[in-house]
Amino acid sequence: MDRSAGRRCRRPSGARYDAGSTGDSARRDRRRPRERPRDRTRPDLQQYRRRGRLAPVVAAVFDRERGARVHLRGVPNSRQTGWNRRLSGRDRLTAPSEIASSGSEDRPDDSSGINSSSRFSPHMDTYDLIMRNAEEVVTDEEVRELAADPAGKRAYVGYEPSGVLHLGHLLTANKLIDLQDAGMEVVVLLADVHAYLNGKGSFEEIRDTAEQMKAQFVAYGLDEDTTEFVYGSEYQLEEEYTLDLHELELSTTLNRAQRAMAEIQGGETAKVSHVVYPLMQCLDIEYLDLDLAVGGLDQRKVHMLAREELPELGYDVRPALHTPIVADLTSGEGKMSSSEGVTISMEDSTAELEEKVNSAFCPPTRDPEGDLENPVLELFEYHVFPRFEEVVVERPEKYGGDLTYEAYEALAADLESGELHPADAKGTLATYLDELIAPGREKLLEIRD
RNA sequence: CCGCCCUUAGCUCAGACUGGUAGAGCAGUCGACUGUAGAUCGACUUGCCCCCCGUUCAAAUCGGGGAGGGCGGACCA
Repeated sequence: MDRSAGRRCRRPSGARYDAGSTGDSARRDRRRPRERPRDRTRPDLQQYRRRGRLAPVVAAVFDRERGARVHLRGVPNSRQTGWNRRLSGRDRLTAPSEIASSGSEDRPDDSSGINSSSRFSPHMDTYDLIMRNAEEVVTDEEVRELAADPAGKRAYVGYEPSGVLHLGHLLTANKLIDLQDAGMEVVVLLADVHAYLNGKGSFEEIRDTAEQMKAQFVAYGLDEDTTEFVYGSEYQLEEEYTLDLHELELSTTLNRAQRAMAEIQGGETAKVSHVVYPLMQCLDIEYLDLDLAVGGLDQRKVHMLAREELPELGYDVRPALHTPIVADLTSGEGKMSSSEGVTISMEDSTAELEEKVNSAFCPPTRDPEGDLENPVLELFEYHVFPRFEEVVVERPEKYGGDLTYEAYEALAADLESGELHPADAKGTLATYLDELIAPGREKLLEIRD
């Protein structure tokens, strides 16, 4: 499905960025010396300022006066000089002793301000929160290490820009929100170059859809202040990146790269761009200075490739976290994707959403026969319960009156036992999904005016 | 550069030799049955037959040209 075609937004590109920039506007005009060291790895600070966006955190220091951890933002130099990654985001310039001396309740993730609207139960510990609804993690030990000291650690998901978010996007977005709640920094890569390589249109078109996508993510609940949105083109066209890319090309077989390409155009034979694509994904993990790569299970092969190849270039291996792929709504099999089958997206009206949920495959079991899944339960588990404290099933007296659930397990068990009828489950699912979708839907309408 | 194969319904393909303006399976839609969906049963829909030119009363079908896709050869050796 060609989402980018025929959708053109009249706004001059870039205009949005000026709107919400925070205090940088005064500095933005000040001209910096034209010549810069040629060996920069990362996008230069100027670029971030020009776009009114926060630069990556390069260090976190403990500010005694405020009694809090403070993130220093900036742009690291190349990995040979200046900041190296050991000194940047991941590293604790905050000595544990300093934190301890600042007062017992002053936990680092509280003071970072990220955690203000926590949506997870206070009993859940960081590791459990990170692992919630994760299908797989590579490796568990590495993730436990992250969980032990999540503050300032950086996680990302890369999205190929599409005009409309659907539940597949939101699944990983939920995980990002979890990670923010756990105290990590979250980077959303708006992978415009990848989209281009995948034939999604001109850079201009892709840029437009990327902006729409970003707006919808923010509407959905990724806080704009604590989430770093990065366009791939901001750094993926730089010389050093390109040279690293070529080095990867040199050491990766066609076969391997092709198998790592998750976004396959069904049945079509791969273009050269399609094998470059996953290699760039590998490099992104390094160049965005990440500590954790997040993606759907379909990203598994890329992440494994990255783990194998990054050390060859002299970079660290990062852990990966994979969310499940939700089954197709109508059949309960395979995966629900935007290109095939029924998908719920932010484009859906309440009525459309209800109709889709209503026609979903939903046997009164949590474990249907064969390889099938129960997509209705999956949506409750992956989309509803992570974002709502409790779920109320409104039921006529005739069928036993309302039911209230605080956890997915209880709801699934009731469906299994027959206490909860699938039709009632669907009704409430539609209601809650609609609530999740609503802000994004409004944003979309606003954008398209 | 040369050669071979492919292009028909949303998908996978039959039909071409022996011209008479299209078929199957799957998918989809609508009913029936279930307090959901599925399964099952019943009904229904779907087409620039890749494009252009020619032959013919008549072309998806034959001839010529072209486009797109796949594969191989050659060059490198």
